[in-house]
Formats: sequence, C-alpha cells, structure tokens
Amino acid sequence: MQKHPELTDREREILHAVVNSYIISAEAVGSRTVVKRFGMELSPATVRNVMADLEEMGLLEQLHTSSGRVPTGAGYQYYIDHLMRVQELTLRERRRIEEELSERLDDADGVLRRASHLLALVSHHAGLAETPADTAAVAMRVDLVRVGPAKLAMLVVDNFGRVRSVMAQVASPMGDAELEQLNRFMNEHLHGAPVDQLSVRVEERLRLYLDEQRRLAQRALEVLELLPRRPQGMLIVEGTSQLLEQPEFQDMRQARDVFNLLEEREELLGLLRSASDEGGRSAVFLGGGARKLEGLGLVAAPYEVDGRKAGMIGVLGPRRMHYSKLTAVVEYTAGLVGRILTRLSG
Amino acid sequence: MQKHPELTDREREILHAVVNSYIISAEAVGSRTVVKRFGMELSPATVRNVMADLEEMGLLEQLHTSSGRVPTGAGYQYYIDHLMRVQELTLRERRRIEEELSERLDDADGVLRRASHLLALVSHHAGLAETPADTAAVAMRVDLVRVGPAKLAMLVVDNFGRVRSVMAQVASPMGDAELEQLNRFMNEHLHGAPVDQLSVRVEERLRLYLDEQRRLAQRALEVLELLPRRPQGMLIVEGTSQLLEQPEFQDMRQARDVFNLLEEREELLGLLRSASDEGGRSAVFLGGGARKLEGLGLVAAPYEVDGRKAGMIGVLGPRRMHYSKLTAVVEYTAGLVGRILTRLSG
DNA sequence: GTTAGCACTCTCGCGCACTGAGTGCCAAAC
DNA sequence: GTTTGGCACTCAGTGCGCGAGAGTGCTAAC
Repeated sequence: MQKHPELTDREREILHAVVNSYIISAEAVGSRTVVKRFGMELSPATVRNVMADLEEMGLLEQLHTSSGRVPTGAGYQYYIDHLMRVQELTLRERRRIEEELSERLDDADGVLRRASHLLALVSHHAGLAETPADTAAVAMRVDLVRVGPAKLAMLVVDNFGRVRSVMAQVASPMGDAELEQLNRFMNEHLHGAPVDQLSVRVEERLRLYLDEQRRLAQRALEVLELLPRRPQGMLIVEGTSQLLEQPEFQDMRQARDVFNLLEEREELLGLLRSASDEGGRSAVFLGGGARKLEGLGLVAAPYEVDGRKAGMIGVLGPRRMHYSKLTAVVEYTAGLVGRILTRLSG
Repeated sequence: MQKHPELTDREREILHAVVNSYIISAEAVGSRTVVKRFGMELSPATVRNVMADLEEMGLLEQLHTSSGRVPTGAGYQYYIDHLMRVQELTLRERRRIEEELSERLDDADGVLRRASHLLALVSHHAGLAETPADTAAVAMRVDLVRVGPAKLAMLVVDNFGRVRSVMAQVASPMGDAELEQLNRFMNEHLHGAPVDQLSVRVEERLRLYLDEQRRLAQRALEVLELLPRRPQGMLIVEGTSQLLEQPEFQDMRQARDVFNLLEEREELLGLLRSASDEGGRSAVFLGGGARKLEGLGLVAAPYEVDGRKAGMIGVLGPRRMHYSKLTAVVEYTAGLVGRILTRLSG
C-alpha cells in the first residue's frame, strides 16, 4: 500500500466523480460533465481548478492538452483505497449467483469452472479460478490398481472429490496379496494426510518400523514419489472472449497483450495468488506494480474450505473496471464457493 | 464435394498462382505480380484476360473495381480439390514435431494437449484436439473405493491412462466384504469393455444370472449408471492468441466472431468431428457450408489407436491458410499421436 | 491468340479548413 | 479568499480535394 497525498473533501468528491464517470463511460471526463452528472453545486470553472490540482498530484491525466481527464494508476489506487465503497449486492443479484452455482456437481474442479464462468458473465471480463492446491487437499483414499502385468495405477482421491492418478511401472513384479497388503497399509496411514505430504508421511513411518512393515513402506514410497508435485492449484480461465467487447481492447496491441498474458498460466496464477498474501478478504491489483499487468486490473478473493484458505478466484480486465460492484461479486462468490466445497468435502 | 467448372491448363495455373500468392501475402494480387512472382512466359495483359474469366466463373473476386483479385470461397475449394499438392515435410520439420511430442506423458489427454499446442505453434492458428471418446476407450479397471460411510467413488481407468470418476451415495450401506466382491465381479466382466458400454454389459449378464450374482450385478448397475455419458471426446483448444496476429483478425468484428466460436465447444467439436465422416485421411473445411465457419478454414485429420479411429486433431484459422503445408503437418501429427497413444494403451 | 498502349477507376495518404469539446487564466463578483 | 463568467487557445475528429500509385478493361497492332 503506497503513500497517498492528502486531499480536501472537495478534491476527494471530484476525484470520485471522475473515476465513477470514467468507469461507466470509458471516455475522458470534462468539468461540465462532472457538474451535470453529479448534480454539483459548483460551476465548471471551479471544478476545472480542482481537476488541475488533482492532475498536479498525479491522480488524473489528460490524453492531450484539451480534452477531459482520465484517472491515472495512482488515481485508481486512491479511489480503491479511500473512496470506493463496496456495493451491496441486491437480492436478485445474489439469487442469480446462487442459481448459477446450484447445479449438482461432485468435484471441486467442476464447481470452480462454473464459478469462473459465472464471474466472466456478470463482469464482462475474464473469470479466473485456482483449484485447491495439494497443500489444501487431504487424501481420502490412496489405492493401487493393477493395469498390466507390471503396471500399476495409483489413484489418490482427495476431499474435494478429485482423483489424481499416476501410472507406475514397478521394477519387480508384485503379487495380488502384496498389493492388497500395500493398499491396506497406505490407507491406514495416509487417510487424512495433505496430498503434498504423502511421501513425507510414509518416510516418517519408515524410520520407526522394522522388517515387514518397513518393506511395505519402501514399496509405497517407490510409487508415491512418482506423483507429480503440484504445490499450486491449476488455473481455470473462462470467458476470455468477453474481453474483446471492452473498448480498451479495440486497440489490437493491447488486445494481444492481454491474450498473451492469459496464455501464460504460470505467471497469471502467480499474480492471482499474490493477491492472497495481503490477508483480509478481497484485494484489487493494478498494473503499476506487476510488470505484466500493465494497464490491467485484477479483483481477487480467497475461498476457504473448513476455515482454511484453499485457493483464489477473481476477475481480470482492463484497469477501468467496476470495482465497487465487482469486489462485492467476487467476495460473495468466493464465500459461496467455499461453502459449497466445504459441504462437498465433509 | 461440389461440382466445379472445367478449367483450361492455363486457367488452372493462374488460379494456382493467385491463391498461392494471396495465401502468403494476404494482399490482393494483380496480373503483374502473377507474371513476375511465378516466372510466367506471358504478358500481364494476357493474364488479365484469364483472371477476368476466372472472376466470371466465380473463383476470384475484386474488392473494388481496380485492385488485384482475391480467391472466393469457390476458388479456395477448387484449389483444395484440384490444385493443391500436399507438401512433403522436411526432415527438420518432422524432427521438430517429434521433439515437441516426445516428452514423457502417461495419459492421452496430456499428449493431445501438447499436440494441440504444437499445431498452434507451427501454424500460427488455433490448434484443436478431440480427446478419445468413450466409444473408442476400453476399461482396464473399474473400482469402487469407500470414501465415506455411505459414499463411494467409482474409478474407471481406461486404456489411455485416463481416470474417470464419479461419486456415488449408495442407498443401503455396503460392507467391506460386499465391496470386495463387487469389485471382483466388475473387473471380471468389464475388463476390456468399451467405456460407453459398461452398464450395457452388466445388463446383459443380469438376464443370465440368478441369486447372488444377480444381486451383485444389480448393485453394480446402480453405480455404473451414475457415470456421465460422454459419447464425444472433450475438445482441447490451444494457442487462440496466435489468431490475433493474423491480418484478417485485425478487424475487430471478425476477431470477435472467431473468439465466440472458440468458446462454443459443442459446436466446434461437431465441426471437427464432421470432418472425419468423409473417410480418408485429412480433410479441409471452408466457411461456405457450415454456418458458423463463415470466413474460416479448418484442416483436420483423425488419429487412430490400434487401427481404430479414436478422435480428431486439427487447425482452425482464417480461410486464407497455408493448406498445402498444414494438411501435411496435421496428417503427420495425427499419425504420430496415433502411434504414441497406441504404445501407451498397449 | 497475344501483346503493347492508354484511358479509366479506385484506394490511400496528405494537407487543409472547420467544428466542437474542453481547458487555462484573468478579472469581476460574492 | 473563494467562486464565477468570459474569453482566447488547443487539439482531436471530420469532411474535402488533390495527387500518386496500383491495377484494370479495352482497343488496336502484331
């Protein structure tokens, strides 16, 4: 959070008006517009003076000498930090969200895909969702299943109804009896363990046990280590085509930039996750700081399952976004997703 | 395949030249260009006459009275049906493709995602891939796994290394012994059965059996019927941002149309699949016929696993595509994907 | 049948003037 | 001291005319 200049009440009021007006119209706003649209008891000339001050402070800027003003990055930041009031959702809006997410789905990824789609629809921007990371998921079952003579499939079912699988070619053949023993062993010790800790858990046992048990643990480890590590969830992106409707992306250069960013999943996931470090509920990110986010805005909120943060959802769009409404939507959706997943995981 | 007008050798040659030139330059081509770029032993004036004839036949068109000609839909179709020669890939190009697909992956969906990505990269258009449909996949294992007191997960591992799963809330509780019995029953009868036929297979048994066996079959059916039917594969789309580089999509209206189409997975999958009905190897589709494909082109080829068609891969782009090269690339990739998946499934 | 020549057409880019929105500043009013 | 009306100024956007360039169609000659 950066330091902001002190503003008088009037300056705040006018900055607020300019940002609001620009957010909905996408057009540079002049002094007359501010007065008319917000029923101010001042003349345009006065407003002009204030706007000139705001420009000097770096909160507004002009595209060319004589056209209305547009918020700068700092202007948006000030708006977000001090002026914006998170809008209450109407009953109808909440209903809408609940209905979209009410479809019976029994795995977390499906729920999150729908949530992401929903966010894209209501925001007209891109909807993002991070699926629960392995650190947040716990194993319900770990099973080895014979697929070929020396080929096994390991299936890990987590508390979100998802199945992770790996194929394993075992060095020495494994009898049915041993397989059964191994399955019993794993489920006894791994039920409820975080998915990213499975092999660690077995290693712990390894030190304690002897003989028979030790041999089993070693065998289990051999397969468990094949499970690809996924410390982060996967990123779901929906509704990218919505972005092309936005006026800022009529310019091809900008459009290409966003679409390139949208294909760099790793980077994007990093940005989304970084929003959660702030603590608190939802967060808004603007282009200034993060290199790749130039000219863009991101509204994100974590969702919690059983009281623990499990992942993030959010909306990515141009810097000019309807933040007051979208933070409300994203927060509400995050809460709902959390509840749905909690029910599903219980 | 529609009826084409008869063309003289010279007309064919000139049409060929115009299409070729337009495909690489994206600019209307004039008579001088044809003569110069293709070393013709004719004067521009003669070429002009021929081009006028071709225009009368509806194979070429002018954007305005006096600028070069551009192929029409019919012109492309003629080119594809009669003039185009599928280009041989160079050793280097084949190497490139093989390297991209050589990464160790043990499930079909991963391989296809990479293939799709690869197609996008080399074509500079969008890469499409259909994952193997349930009709083409056979079950290697069908296992029920206890997740909660009355909650089971059914896991179906298919010959492509993929795992399908459903959660099932069973009506009456099921003991461990029964579960084990059930698993044995299912794997005995369902190993090697097409994934879309699992419940049918069990139903067949149901008629033959009595008592104990019958009860098991009924129980199995209860769960198997929960498995969502997926008669078509899923569609993987990669590299959509590449499309924005193409000159035809500098026009926002067209760009939006493609991106909207790309989000309608069902429709797109239908288009891709319809290319396979033609039989043969690869197929090229143009906008004219299919409503949604207006102004676009699609090069597609089926991949086969164990000699049976398992799905389609392809490239979607503007109508102006480098067909002679791309059909070769798509075919070669399809063959390679087929071989990889055959090895993986064996 | 082919070609050279020529008039014609149309796009594209440029400069120009004009309009309108909006500003900055100053002097008068409150 | 703050606010306001007035006025000159700036600049994007638009419409127009003009010339250059690319390419054509047609005709007459080979």
